[in-house]
Amino acid sequence: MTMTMTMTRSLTGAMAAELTSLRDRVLDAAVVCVDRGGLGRISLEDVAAQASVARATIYRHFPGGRDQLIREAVDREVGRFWRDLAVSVRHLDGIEARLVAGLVEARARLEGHALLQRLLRQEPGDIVSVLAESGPAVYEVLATYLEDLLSIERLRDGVDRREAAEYLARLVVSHISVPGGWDLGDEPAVRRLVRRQFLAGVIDGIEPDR
Amino acid sequence: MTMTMTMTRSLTGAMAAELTSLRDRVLDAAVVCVDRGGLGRISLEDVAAQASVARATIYRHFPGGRDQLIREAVDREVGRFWRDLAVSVRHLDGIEARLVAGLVEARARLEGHALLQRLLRQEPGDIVSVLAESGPAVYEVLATYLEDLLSIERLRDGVDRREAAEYLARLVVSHISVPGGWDLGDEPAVRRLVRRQFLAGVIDGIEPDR
Amino acid sequence: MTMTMTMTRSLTGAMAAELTSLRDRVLDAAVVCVDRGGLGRISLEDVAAQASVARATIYRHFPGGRDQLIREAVDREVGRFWRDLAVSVRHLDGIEARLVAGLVEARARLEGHALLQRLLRQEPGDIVSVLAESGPAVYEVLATYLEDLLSIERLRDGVDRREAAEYLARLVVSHISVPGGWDLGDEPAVRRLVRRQFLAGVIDGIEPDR
Amino acid sequence: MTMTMTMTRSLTGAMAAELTSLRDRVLDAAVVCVDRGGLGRISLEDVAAQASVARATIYRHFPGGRDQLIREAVDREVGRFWRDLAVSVRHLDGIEARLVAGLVEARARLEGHALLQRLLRQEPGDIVSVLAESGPAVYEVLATYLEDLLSIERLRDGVDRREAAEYLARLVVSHISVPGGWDLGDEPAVRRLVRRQFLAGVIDGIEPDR
DNA sequence: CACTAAACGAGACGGTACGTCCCGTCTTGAA
DNA sequence: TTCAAGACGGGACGTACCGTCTCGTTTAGTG
Repeated sequence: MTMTMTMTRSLTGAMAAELTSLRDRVLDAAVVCVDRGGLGRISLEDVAAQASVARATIYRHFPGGRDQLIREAVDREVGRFWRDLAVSVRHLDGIEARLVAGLVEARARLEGHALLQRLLRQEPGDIVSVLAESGPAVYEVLATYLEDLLSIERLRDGVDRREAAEYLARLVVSHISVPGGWDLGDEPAVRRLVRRQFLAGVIDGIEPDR
Repeated sequence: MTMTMTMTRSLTGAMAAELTSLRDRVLDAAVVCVDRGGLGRISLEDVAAQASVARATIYRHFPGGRDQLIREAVDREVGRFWRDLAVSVRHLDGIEARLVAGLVEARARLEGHALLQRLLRQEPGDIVSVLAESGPAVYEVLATYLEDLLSIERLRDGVDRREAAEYLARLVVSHISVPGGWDLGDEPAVRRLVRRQFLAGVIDGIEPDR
Repeated sequence: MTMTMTMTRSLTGAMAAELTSLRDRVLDAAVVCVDRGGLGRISLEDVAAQASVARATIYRHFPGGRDQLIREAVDREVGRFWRDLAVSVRHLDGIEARLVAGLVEARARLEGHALLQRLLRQEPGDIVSVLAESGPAVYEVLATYLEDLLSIERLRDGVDRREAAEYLARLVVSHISVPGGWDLGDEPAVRRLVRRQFLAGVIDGIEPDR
Repeated sequence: MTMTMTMTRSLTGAMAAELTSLRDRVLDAAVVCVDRGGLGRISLEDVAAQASVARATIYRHFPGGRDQLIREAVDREVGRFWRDLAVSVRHLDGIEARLVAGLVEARARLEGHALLQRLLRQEPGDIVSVLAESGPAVYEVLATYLEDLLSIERLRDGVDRREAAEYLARLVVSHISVPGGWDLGDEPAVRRLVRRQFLAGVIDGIEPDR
């Protein structure tokens, strides 16, 4: 009884505003603002307005102020980026398939994602800082992920799995950050890239075809 | 007479200041300020004071204001970094030697350089943005440089020189930016890294020893 | 029984706090805060803390908020000042004696009272506003008090008692607020002042000696 | 030539804004704001808007901020009040005439002056603080002024001129601040007041008529 | 005697204003 | 002309309180 009432009431009370925590609302607003103003030109005034929140409230949840807010917003967004990427290739078998699909998908998302798109255009190089944020951290997670994938592959003689995983992580981040001469929208091309540069020296049996 | 006076006066009046162009003085001051305050916390007020220049003067030379000043300062500093690096390995023969020495040297410079050191510590990820700044640009220059080096090496069958150069450029930037598991101060280790990851698939005759 | 329990409990629960009503506790706290921060710099936050009371509670007792609280605190304190003054001269006979003693005493209290002392020092002129607060009100009470005293004195011909009382009230307030050239600590001097300026034109037989 | 151009230009450039110094414009604006919002409820935001000035500019001219601004505005206004009062009775001969006219005029001005009017209504007692502001200072100036006036009058035996001047100053300030039972608009009444209370004990030959 | 009603502590929130810092523009005067 | 010096409008920052509100707990009063 009491439980029911409590639940009902709390659900009712939350309704419009509180289904998503105030903290998240602010972070979302920050992302929106970065989206339309660039990374450096973010103003707490705007974020507060966007989140329909008093500016003071932001400081209550992010005592570090502007810096903390931006950092957390970026962290969360970057985390989401990689997490979503992992999910979107989960159904594929084998590291080759996942790398190929991952690169294609990553590029597509970057180009679709208005926010990151703007970072790319306005602050060249910041995209790197954003994706590779907290540098080692992303590499660490990514490398561990790849190491897992490698554990079910037959590696060439003398190849250390962890080392290979780190090697692949570098190439992945690099290509996602800066496409360079490769068209990451062209899957066959990406497959060639992955086989020749990423895996030829790592996986047994993959030859740098042609 | 007039010439003498002029020279004397300009030398006197300029002393430590005017030998180097006012524009450079400002850029130097900007670097100094970044050095002690971090990248985001730079103030034209401080830069002007540091350069012994009126703030208005900065706007005459950098009409784009703060943004332009920072961008140019970073550009110049990054350019210097790579240029100096190239110089420091010029006496070595062969791409392997240059890559090894270059990586070691780059890391040493980064750790020695107070400015970049601070960037590394304070704004993780910004170092990437700084070194790889104007993303494609650095890659372009670096890849072209490496392509030249490759032109005097014997490549494996089927390896495209340009593609290989870009591949190497990615690995170079990545390792300089984020050392990861490799100790770039340990030259033998770096040599193993270069031979195994960088060159084994590219240069004929280099085997991924062990 | 019940009474005993109640008393015991209330005495225990209240201890140092609840013997005096919560309302008074808040007013006391306000005075303490004014005492150490000046009149304008008072914060409900501090008052609440000082009174060991939640800020919301203050609004329950003083719906007018900050303004009402300050007003009431000042009113109470000013009322006390005059009341205590009246008490302290009650044992004296005759208006002359009471005026003299009252002036001396008033000055001494002002200089002793840490609170009003601070007002005097920090906000010159506010002391006036505090003592003569609600202007007419104090004059009214004071004049009526003095009129009573005059009713047992022999007035000069043609002197209206009420008018004389108001006249004296003005001089009293003025001298207490701003001592000016008179040392209100020197009783003989104050006596001369009272006889010459206050009473010579009012009471029959008092001559402006010397 | 040059002078003419300079003058012309400076006059042109000043035109609307600079004929009156920016500092004064801010003080004027402050007075206007006090006029419509009460003394305590003044906001630099409003003052700045009223003066068509950036808020930062106020801090440049009044580094003490809000407090200094208010203090200076009040000081200036109070100074003006007394100065204007002195001017308006300058043509009259004799202390009696000036006191009578001064009291009448002062009251009229207070009631006419929207600013002070509001102080009277909203913050009873603050009018005292405003007029008698910096307490001793006003008394000092006023007493000295009155002492001058007394120097051409025949004083009663034993009356000290300075003391009498201070005595009169007290009565003047008191009556202007708090009219009490006297209608300061009724000149004959004011004349009786002045003769009976102010001057009967001071000037030779003035009897407390009736 | 439990049960309700009120008072209270605690604290989140929207909001206003503060005082500060810095930007970008402009003016002035000296070299 | 170029520059130093500096005033100004403006925008945003981080802080401090205010006044309102909602919780959950304690305290009293009452059926």
